[in-house]
Amino acid sequence: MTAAARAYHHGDLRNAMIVAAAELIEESGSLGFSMADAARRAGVSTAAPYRHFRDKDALLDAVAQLGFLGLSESARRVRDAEAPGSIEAIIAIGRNYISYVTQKAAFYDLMWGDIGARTFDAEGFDRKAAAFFVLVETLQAYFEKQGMGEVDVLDLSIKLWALVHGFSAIAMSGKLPHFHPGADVPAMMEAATRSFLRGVAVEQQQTTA
Amino acid sequence: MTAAARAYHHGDLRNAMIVAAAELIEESGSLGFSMADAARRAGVSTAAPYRHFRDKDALLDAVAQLGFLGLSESARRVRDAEAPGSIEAIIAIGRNYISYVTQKAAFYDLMWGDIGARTFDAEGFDRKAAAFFVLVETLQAYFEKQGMGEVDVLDLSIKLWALVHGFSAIAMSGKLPHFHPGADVPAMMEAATRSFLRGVAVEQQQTTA
DNA sequence: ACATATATGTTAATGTCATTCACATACCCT
DNA sequence: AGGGTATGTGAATGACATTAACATATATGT
Repeated sequence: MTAAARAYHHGDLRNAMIVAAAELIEESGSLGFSMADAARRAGVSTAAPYRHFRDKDALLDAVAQLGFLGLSESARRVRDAEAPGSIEAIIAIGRNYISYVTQKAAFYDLMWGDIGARTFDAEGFDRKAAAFFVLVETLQAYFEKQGMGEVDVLDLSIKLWALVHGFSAIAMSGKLPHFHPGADVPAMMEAATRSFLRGVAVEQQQTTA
Repeated sequence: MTAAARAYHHGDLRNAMIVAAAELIEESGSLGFSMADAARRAGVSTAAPYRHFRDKDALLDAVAQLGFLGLSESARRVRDAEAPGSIEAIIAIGRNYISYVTQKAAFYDLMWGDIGARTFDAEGFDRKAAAFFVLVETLQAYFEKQGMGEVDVLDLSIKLWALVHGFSAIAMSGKLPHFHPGADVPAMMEAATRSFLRGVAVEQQQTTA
């Protein structure tokens, strides 16, 4: 490829746009994001991106895909750093979730906002839901080790997901200091997770007894 | 006021704009909402609303205020329909939260999105946080009735808030059926709340014993 | 090699929006 | 009545999303 060729044909505009969009959203939030800005950052005309993305939402969806991928990969990583079947493995996934969406605030909106929801179709399901299944596996291992193989792991996974997600939302909204100055969100999530699992264990004992 | 007067001076444009905005957001979501649309619905020029709202965000914030007000009022109402100090009163608040934000999806984004967070200043705190304090009161009554007056009610309120909010977010995203077809979100929230409170009670017994 | 189809860019529209400015009209107080 | 203030209007401005018509590079088949 000649220099002139590179000047005209970008060569990898699709990825360049995703990177530019991710950067811009990281800097200024997903609300004010504009296709034109991203195109400028990628060094192309404002019309060029439309060769690669149907519209703005399609680009944002691609950025969200990156977010889902990073989330599931980091979940697996922190989980595998703990003892298999330990409660610490479960908590590590929760801490990672909070830290991931808090630091990558940009992705959060995309994952949970209108766009994320709208594009959550059967096709992209596996990629987007991968992180959830890491949690399911981990809970499964935990309950088996506890001799509680008969619990409904999927049901409990959703409940824990809700709990952790709720803490993330609260942390991200920035509202918590108003209610509880000096609150430590990850620590509260960990304590709540332990309380919840303890309650589940007690209920399970009562059922089988 | 003459008919001509009414034709020129709207008379109550501020409120009319809030209503129009709420309706439009109800119909088409907060993402595509435009000031111009709301002005058209209110029957005025696109510039008129700027006499009453600094900018679009100020209007959306006013709409969000309505949402917070409705939430705390309904929370109090459903709570008062249950026996004071009962676990059912706590659960009623949770069910109301889920149902409120699910049905008024419009408000949800405003309350939890960028706009809601940005405008959550000290000044409007009491109005916006009223619903949370209904929960705190209710938990306080519950633990006193349980003879557990020494628990940290504020801490537990935030944990329950996170749990309920997480279920709401999951319910609203529309993703749950992908993971758990036929799942009943309020029922799961109720079960999770009971498990959590049971775990807290057990931990409390162990501490004091 | 070469011609040509295809992919990927550009520039120049169009229509919408948020916001502001200069101007017009109604309301209120004395 | 008359002047000040509140609230509207219409016309600008500048950004944006998206599309259309056109240009150039790349790939492919002969």
